[in-house]
Amino acid sequence: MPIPRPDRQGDRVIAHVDMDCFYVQVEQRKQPELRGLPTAVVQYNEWKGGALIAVSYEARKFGVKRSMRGDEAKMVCPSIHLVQVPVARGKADLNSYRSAGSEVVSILSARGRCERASIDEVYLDLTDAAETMLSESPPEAIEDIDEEALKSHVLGITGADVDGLNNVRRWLCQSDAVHKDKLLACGTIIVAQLRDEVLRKTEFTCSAGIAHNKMLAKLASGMHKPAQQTIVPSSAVTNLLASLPKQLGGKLGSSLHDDLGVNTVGDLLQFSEEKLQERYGVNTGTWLWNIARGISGDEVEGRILPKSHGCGKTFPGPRALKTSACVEHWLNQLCEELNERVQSDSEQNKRVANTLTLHATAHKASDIQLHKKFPSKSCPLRYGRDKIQEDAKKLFDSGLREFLGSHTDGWRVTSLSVIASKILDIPSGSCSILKFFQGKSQSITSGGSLEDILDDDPSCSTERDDEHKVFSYEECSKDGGAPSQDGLINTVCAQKKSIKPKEKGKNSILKFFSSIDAPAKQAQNDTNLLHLNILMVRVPNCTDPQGYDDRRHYTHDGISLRRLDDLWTIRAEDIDPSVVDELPLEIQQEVQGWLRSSKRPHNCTRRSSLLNYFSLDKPT
DNA sequence: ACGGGTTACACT
DNA sequence: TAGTGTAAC
Repeated sequence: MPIPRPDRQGDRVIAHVDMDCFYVQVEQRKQPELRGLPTAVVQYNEWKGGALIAVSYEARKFGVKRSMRGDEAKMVCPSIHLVQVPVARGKADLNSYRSAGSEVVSILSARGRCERASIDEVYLDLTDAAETMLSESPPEAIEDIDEEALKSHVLGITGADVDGLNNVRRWLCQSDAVHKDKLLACGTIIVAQLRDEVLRKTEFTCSAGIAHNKMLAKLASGMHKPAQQTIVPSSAVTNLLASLPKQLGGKLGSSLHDDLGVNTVGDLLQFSEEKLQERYGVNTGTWLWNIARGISGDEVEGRILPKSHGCGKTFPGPRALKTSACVEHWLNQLCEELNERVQSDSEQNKRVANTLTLHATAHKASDIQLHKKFPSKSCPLRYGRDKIQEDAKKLFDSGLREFLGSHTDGWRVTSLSVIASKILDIPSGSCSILKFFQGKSQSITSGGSLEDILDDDPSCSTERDDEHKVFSYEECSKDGGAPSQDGLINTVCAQKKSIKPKEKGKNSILKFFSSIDAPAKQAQNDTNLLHLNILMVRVPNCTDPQGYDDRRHYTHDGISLRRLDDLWTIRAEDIDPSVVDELPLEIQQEVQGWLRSSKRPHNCTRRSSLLNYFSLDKPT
């Protein structure tokens, strides 16, 4: 990991905010009579009372643990209230928790860069806000400091005090403190305010850690729960890490134990960076060395939306799926939910998922052990419930064939999941194709035919094939082409045999894609009249955030026009290979490359003309 | 028969 | 790359 801002390594103000037993709080807000009572959230309850996924602090006092089943919790805490996770389509429905998480994020993201680390955790980079506060109204100038801030736990503060708050007050207001500590003091106040605002606006409590980097902030947020905050001045770091009795977890943890006899973070200190690198590689090695010293350069990523959406369900033991009809049924349920989620994501956040992945675990009836793993499979994601279901089924079938090999007799599937990933922003220049044509004439809305309008378009050439009247636009401009606002659309080529000399100008389709920004809500029946024969290549510009310089990286990516509500694109896998022959020679080779690199989930037997993709059914 | 369902990321 | 594995909540 490169260290991003060497100048600001140890004096950033980073907060980690962690919601207290979040699912429980969400349910308690729904049912306020449960507040203050021992409560747990369980998922399903047919088997041993369901699995606990969140436990209130009242219930924890009874010894209720997250790893228990509902029945077990009832044993140790007979008065516990068990609330079930909502179920939709036969599976757990976490949407209420997701949106509750979003409520919180929208409050927490107000004062600095915000990273949504999980459904109930965020990191904040409050450096700038703290600097501002320090110069404009430092803590020492504030008369009545927020009580929530005074209740903070500042690691390393010594000396007893009558009410316990004065020490904190003194620390916050130290005028002779080093700059770093003053910044942390400002961070303390800011976070206290934020947590207070979260409580007022959402009724949720949370805990927080405030430190100079993510790792320490995270460590601190868990130290005093619930509803408290902990500050880690850099002077406290050494003691903090040394005092951690915690075994290092995970595979890496046990490997450290086995190889070097390292059990705790403190044990790591004795090893040189080179030694650690030699065992665990340069990356992990330096990482370990730094972690042992409380150093972490990880930036708070400005990301409040998830990078992927997944839906899964397990089918343990006797519930395992044994027929493809069963698999198909559950796949359909999962895909239906996934479709809803990607659909609303695209509407709310103007972005699209590009990859569909299927995951499964399965066992063969024959050899009880040595079960080969079910391979995960992925393909381009096409929007629309039916398409997602269709593709997921194909992915499963292909995975199953590979899994089974020769003997196809018996199998059991014990888990299924579908994931939508590679989510990219919709370039702001993209917009409804209808809007484009509406821009040319009012007659669409007043009943006029699209066909008439297209006929009038000088940059459009017309011809007929067996079934359609085809309107073609041509705009071939590699690299030199007018870039859209975001630089995303660099090349558009359209084609069907002979084409009129292109007329660049205000009516070109390229212009359309780069200029129109308002989505056309009123998608009408007109859409099935559109039979444009267009190939379009979306190439992100060179300064794109992912940092690729080589444009070829993108040529696999979004090709052509696929329709998604207010965005139309067609992707390589949707292109009928036969039309490629008709492309200008200089582009043919390139397009062939894209086609090769783009996998379809099925045998390429379907005769899918490019034309068809402009007359798809509307998304409900 | 597994804490389940999700997410993210490093590695190859 | 697509696919695997690990880890965390």
